[in-house]
Amino acid sequence: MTTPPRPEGYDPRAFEPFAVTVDLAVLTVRAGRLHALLVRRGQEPYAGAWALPGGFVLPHESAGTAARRELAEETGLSGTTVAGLHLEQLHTYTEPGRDPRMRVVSVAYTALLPDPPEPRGGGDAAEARWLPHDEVPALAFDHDRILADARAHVGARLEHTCLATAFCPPEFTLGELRQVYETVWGVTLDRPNFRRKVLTTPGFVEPVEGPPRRTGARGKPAALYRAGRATALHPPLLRPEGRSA
Amino acid sequence: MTTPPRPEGYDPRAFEPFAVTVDLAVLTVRAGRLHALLVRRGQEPYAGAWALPGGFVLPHESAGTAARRELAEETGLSGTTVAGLHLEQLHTYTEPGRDPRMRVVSVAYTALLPDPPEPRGGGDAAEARWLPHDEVPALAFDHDRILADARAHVGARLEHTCLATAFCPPEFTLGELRQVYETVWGVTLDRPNFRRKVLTTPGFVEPVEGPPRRTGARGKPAALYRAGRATALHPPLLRPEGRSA
DNA sequence: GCAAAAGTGTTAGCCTTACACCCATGG
DNA sequence: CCATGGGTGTAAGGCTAACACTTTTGC
Repeated sequence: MTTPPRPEGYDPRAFEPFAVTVDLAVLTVRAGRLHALLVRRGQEPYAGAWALPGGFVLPHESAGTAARRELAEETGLSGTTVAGLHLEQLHTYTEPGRDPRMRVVSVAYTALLPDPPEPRGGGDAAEARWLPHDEVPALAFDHDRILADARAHVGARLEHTCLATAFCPPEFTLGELRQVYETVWGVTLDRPNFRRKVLTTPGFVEPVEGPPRRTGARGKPAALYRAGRATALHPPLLRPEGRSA
Repeated sequence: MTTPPRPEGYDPRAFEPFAVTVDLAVLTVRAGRLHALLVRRGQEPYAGAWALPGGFVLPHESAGTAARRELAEETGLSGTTVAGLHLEQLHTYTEPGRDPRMRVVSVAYTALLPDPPEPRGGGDAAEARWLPHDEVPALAFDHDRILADARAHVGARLEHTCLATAFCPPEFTLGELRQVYETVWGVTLDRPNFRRKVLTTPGFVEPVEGPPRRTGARGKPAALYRAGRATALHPPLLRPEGRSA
């Protein structure tokens, strides 16, 4: 904002006010499929329809704070889960008419989680569930578009950032990390090449000291790694046949 | 937004309303230096201080529409100039207290222009000017941060998109395009390699048919190009020693 | 033993980098 | 004729892509 170009007799309370909300596209990788966290609406409009979790920003809150609060309220995810998740502002949706009730501007966030416990409904959400990304029905409001934008955004950021570790538990194998890429991008990657790329990128991952090893299912046990301190990837890890941002 | 979690007795008009504004980080390359379009505030708070152009979103507008309107009002740039510029949503700033008067949520945009005419003040802006990026004084509100974010964002997007052509006139030489990169990144690029990279990227630029040639200053006349239809760059054009997003 | 996944090695090819060199123009 | 920028060529090196092969586990 700059100089308040108050139109004739402008008074903040005279206009129909803007409501400011947050919407969350919460994504996880579970069983090799990308899942989104959705809630079933308990009220009109769109009562009974699936929607992204979210809600109003309160007067004292920043949008980021509101995002974490709403997520905890509506999905019953634990405080530590919500406190630790990776939140990233995605886009702000401002079209008049996107909410039939009133003028609503929504700040959308993407959030990434390692495979988490089943959520439960709460707050105004009648129900909360993980749905496989390719089985998501039509959503309320413009949430279809927000979810699509979120998926595209995450896919693009996997190329240039260490974001993928946000989908993994604190200690993970390179196979798990690779599966994040494969799931989000919908491709298969060459295991040896992926391994080299990740290990030669300083700060992407760091080995867990005590050489304990963990088994995925069957097959050779894999070494464990933690997320490193790096945040950007140079050079990037481009997806095959890639298109990006 | 999702289920409206109306706190007890919630009524949109009962809360102190949120104001929604847009702020614009308008950048151009002029004389080999990155410039930002700034306005001098005519009113309190921060009267007399430099700030980004911007203003309130009106009830019937989307934020993008408001951005173009405010830019035309405050800087006197022509309608065609404003209509044609490349606008990109950057980030939304929501911290309580970022405006001392009231709760203001601001949707920030970056806009890129080819070297344009000098703007004039208008609307609520006492004065509008291009300032070299490294001579920008402390700005009103949190506009310093917005401008810094915009510069970082543009620099990163030059690597992966055809955004650089937005800084160029409809027909331009490869030297002009290269200068955009060099100016924004603050590096010098190898001319032959830059040329090859641009020309071998399908859809980045296309040659202007009639082999007219234009002289920059002295030196051999250069061939002219138009922006192509491509929007993404694959593979990317990474900045040397690069760091990015 | 066989399937599955981890881990190591190797090679060909692409792309970038660095730099040499010629061309066209203005002073 | 020289400085300046456009345009072409080329060789070295880094990185990726593709694939062969060994290791270690569960069944």
